[in-house]
Amino acid sequence: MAISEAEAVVMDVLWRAAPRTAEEILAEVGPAQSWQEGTVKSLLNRLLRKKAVHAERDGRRYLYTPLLTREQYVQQESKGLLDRLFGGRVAPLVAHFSEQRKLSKKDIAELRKLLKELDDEQ
Amino acid sequence: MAISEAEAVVMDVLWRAAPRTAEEILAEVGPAQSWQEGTVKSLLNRLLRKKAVHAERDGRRYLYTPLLTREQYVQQESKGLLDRLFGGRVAPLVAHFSEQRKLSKKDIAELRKLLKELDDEQ
DNA sequence: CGCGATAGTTTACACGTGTAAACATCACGT
DNA sequence: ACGTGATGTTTACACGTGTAAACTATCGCG
Repeated sequence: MAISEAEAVVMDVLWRAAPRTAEEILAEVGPAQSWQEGTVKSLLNRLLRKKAVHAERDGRRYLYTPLLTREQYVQQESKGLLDRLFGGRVAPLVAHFSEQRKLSKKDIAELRKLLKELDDEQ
Repeated sequence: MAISEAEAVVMDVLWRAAPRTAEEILAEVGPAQSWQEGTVKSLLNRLLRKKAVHAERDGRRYLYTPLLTREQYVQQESKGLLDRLFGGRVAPLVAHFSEQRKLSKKDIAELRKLLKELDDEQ
């Protein structure tokens, strides 16, 4: 089953560095999210059930490691959106942002570079 | 409140042509989705509560018109994804698809054209 | 004028999600 | 050996969602 938004926040911590204990995760995410301890633990358990993380005992606690990679997650999420809204193609999406004037100079520069590179590797 | 995926399917019908009756919507979407009549009616009611569509009486039935535009919806959805996964910037998203080899020749051609146009309008 | 077809409104129900509190377990220090 | 603090596990609960069935109102036909 797909992982939810709150669950993804926990995954994000693990993607930045793993393995981690529940306590460390709470410390990193609690303040910003104003989550209580129980919340993080619930989310970790759901992620375990979904096989998105692995837990290895370390004395009295567990060390959590991501099984689902960030790449996989990003892939699923963005493909979903692309398919639902842009017929599965990237150009229309970029066009959309372009029309909305949501392309920064930096974006444009990077896109140019990207296309150039695609060119070079023929 | 945000509209859900099933609700978006109904909106899609209305975005293609409006106003429409519940019956017409069912006819267009029922087969593909294998939805029953009640399902479409529930979704329409939720969309009404969310002020995403407007209903105008026409004899014994209603004609439904979208209030939320497709542009607005696409904007919300794609901005959400972009912010959550790519730091709110477009180039990293395109880079992601590029790495995954998900850019078709057509995509690349269109992106080139797009950048060129951005150039032209200085 | 009453009945059936037609359209809309209300209610239902299981499941996921956000958010935790309550409960269980167990290693340590006294 | 026992209480206490640290951890993890179970249970809870309201709300949204997918999916409809049940109910209600109404118009036109016989």
